[in-house]
Amino acid sequence: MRPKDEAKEQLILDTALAMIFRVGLSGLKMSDLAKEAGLATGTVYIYFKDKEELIRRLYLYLTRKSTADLAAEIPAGLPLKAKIHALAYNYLQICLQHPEYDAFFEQYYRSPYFAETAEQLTEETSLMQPIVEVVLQGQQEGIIKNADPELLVMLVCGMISEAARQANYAQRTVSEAEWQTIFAVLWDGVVNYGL
Amino acid sequence: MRPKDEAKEQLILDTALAMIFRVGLSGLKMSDLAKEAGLATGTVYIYFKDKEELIRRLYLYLTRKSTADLAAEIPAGLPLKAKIHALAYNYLQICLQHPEYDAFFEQYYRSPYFAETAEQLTEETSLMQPIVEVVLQGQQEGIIKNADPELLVMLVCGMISEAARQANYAQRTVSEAEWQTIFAVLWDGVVNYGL
Amino acid sequence: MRPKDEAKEQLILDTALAMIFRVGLSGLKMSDLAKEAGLATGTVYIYFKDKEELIRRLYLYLTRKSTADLAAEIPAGLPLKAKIHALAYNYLQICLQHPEYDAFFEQYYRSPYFAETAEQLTEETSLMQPIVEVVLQGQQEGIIKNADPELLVMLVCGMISEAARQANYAQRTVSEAEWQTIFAVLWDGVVNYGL
Amino acid sequence: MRPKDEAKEQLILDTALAMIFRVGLSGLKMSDLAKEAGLATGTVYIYFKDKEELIRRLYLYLTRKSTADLAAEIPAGLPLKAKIHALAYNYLQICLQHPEYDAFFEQYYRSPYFAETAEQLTEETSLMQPIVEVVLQGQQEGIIKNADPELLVMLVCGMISEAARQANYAQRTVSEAEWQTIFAVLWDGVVNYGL
DNA sequence: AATGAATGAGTCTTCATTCAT
DNA sequence: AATGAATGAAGACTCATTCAT
Repeated sequence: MRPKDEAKEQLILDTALAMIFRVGLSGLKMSDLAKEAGLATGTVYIYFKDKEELIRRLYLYLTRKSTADLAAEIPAGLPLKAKIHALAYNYLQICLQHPEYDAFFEQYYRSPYFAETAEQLTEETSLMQPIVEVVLQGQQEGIIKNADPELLVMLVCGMISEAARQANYAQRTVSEAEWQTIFAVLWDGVVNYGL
Repeated sequence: MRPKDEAKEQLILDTALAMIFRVGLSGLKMSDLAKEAGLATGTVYIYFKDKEELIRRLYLYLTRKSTADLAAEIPAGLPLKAKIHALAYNYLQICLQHPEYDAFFEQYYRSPYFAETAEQLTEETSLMQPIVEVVLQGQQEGIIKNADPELLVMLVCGMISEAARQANYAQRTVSEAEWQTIFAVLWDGVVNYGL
Repeated sequence: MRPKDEAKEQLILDTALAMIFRVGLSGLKMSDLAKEAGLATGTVYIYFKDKEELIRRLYLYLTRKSTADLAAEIPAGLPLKAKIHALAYNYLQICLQHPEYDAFFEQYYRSPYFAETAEQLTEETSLMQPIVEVVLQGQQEGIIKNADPELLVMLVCGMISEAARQANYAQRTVSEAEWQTIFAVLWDGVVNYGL
Repeated sequence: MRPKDEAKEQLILDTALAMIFRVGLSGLKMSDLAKEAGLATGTVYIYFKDKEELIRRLYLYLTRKSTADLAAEIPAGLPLKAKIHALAYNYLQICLQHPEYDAFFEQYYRSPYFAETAEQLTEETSLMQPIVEVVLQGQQEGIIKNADPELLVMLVCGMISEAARQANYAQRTVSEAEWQTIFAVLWDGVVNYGL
């Protein structure tokens, strides 16, 4: 007998993500998913109890994946501005290269599948933690505005993800010139000019 | 069929919007909608050909409504900074007070109902037009960064809507202090410090 | 609009009963039931929330119906032996003419649908009540054995229903001669010969 | 495929019987059965071609087993009344101690698995043969009513099995006093009082 | 125009059976 | 022979839409 294939579970999750990006969360049909993954319908149910569990596991998987993607790139010994530049650029690239992530999260939060548990909340908060650290450092150095670090991060993320989202909607990418503007706005916005 | 009762059509749209905020776009059932609006199922079909038309009309209605909400408040003779402050504050309030708008748009764009037509795009672009005008003015005065005005507006809107969205998720509002921070960041970000 | 038809509910129950007799409780398919009743599948779900409710309502309906069938025939002023003869004969006829009842009850009790509630139990006990009364009368007259009346009734019913069941299995009826034997056995069995 | 392991086949049959008593014939799932028997699903299919054959073999097995159980106890040299008493008591005990038998048979006869073949009919008739012999003997001695012996046996079995069934439903047993009543009724019923 | 019962195509899910190991 | 993952046909149930009143 074939052993319960670890890769098959991953295949199902990845296929589901790709399909949700195309047809929407509510447009995802279990039988279509199976077909696109090259499996029989019933096989999906071996790995996931039902559609709800599939969606929830996909959420957890993506949450962890994004955290990892971001954390992996935190540059250590750079000066603050370069560090933030790297982080912001990295975040933009993730948003651009993985529009499925954003698409999924947006739909998940508005869907009946989403029943926010404490555990999940915790996990999500930690996603931004490494970045908040950098902001705190900047505040101690007197470079960054003296405001709630989480709020500052939120604003910056809002800018970047909005820019990426619009680019994705329009099937474009973000040009070098645009990135210059984006970084100028976020840096000037965040920096302490009140000296 | 031209509906006799204009108010009934409005009632259906408003009820649909409220329900979509609660149960999601895919959770909206025509029979539930009718019941909640105090009508029979068939009656909804007198005013709207099918669910798709209902959703599309709701989209158009909301697009116009947000434009109006924003435009209504454009202060004429104020100095630039005060004008932008007023516009931004107004936008934040709309985002906070009408989370249903955001919820609907987010879901609509990802849904099968959304097939971007030229007409719709045009309409949407115009939504931001009055604000873009203000930015152009600021650039002519040399106060605002010399970059694509649409991009600047997009970044600012991204910040504000992200802040409002997080507040709404957490069932909070945005405090005065937070607003101070938000405006400081957006103003500093947008202003031309490169002189 | 058509009013929610009372007769349609009855039609569904009767069709279900007939089909269960033919194909068994587990062989009953909601879509087949609808087709045989001349309805669309969804229509069945207007009258019955799900298959479980359908089965439970059928059970209640049959319980009441059998009670009524039996009670309707209780002969008032006859002498005891004639009364019991009439009751027993009546019971045999019901068993013979409505093998579906027995078939349904047998299957229901063994099925997952059956979760014995107090209310249902009460109702069922009352089914035998009128007959128990007659036995009590016979005991007071010293004619019938001095034993638990419910047990006596149970034994008699066991005989009769077994005879009817075998006849039905074999697609026969019960001949006059057989009935003579059956009644002789039950009467002799029940009568107080210990004098 | 001739099974190597005779005991495994028996294990499957016994497990199936126990499960059918618990979850019903239609509630029996091949994978559950395998799990409960401590086997893999596929293994069951080595011993039984499909579910239908499993059920049919279970039926044959039980038919033989009940016959054996009953026959084993036929007391040889006793006087007629004692013989019948022993047989009836034995039958009651079987019904009480093996409610699974009754449960299975009831469900089997009503199920799609049951397609009455001649072979099966023959086998079943023979089940009652030894008892019918005793009745014939009683009739020759003039003690037992002069009626169709099979009918008489059927009536007696109906009484006893009904009493046992009710006791089992109620999770009770049959008390000594109740047995006295049962035997009195069946004996008086069967005996030739017409002298 | 209004009603809500009726319709049936479309989905999710189960489970008997097969088959690669 | 034994295993249990894989299969997919079949069945319960939903819900957008229609239509008789």
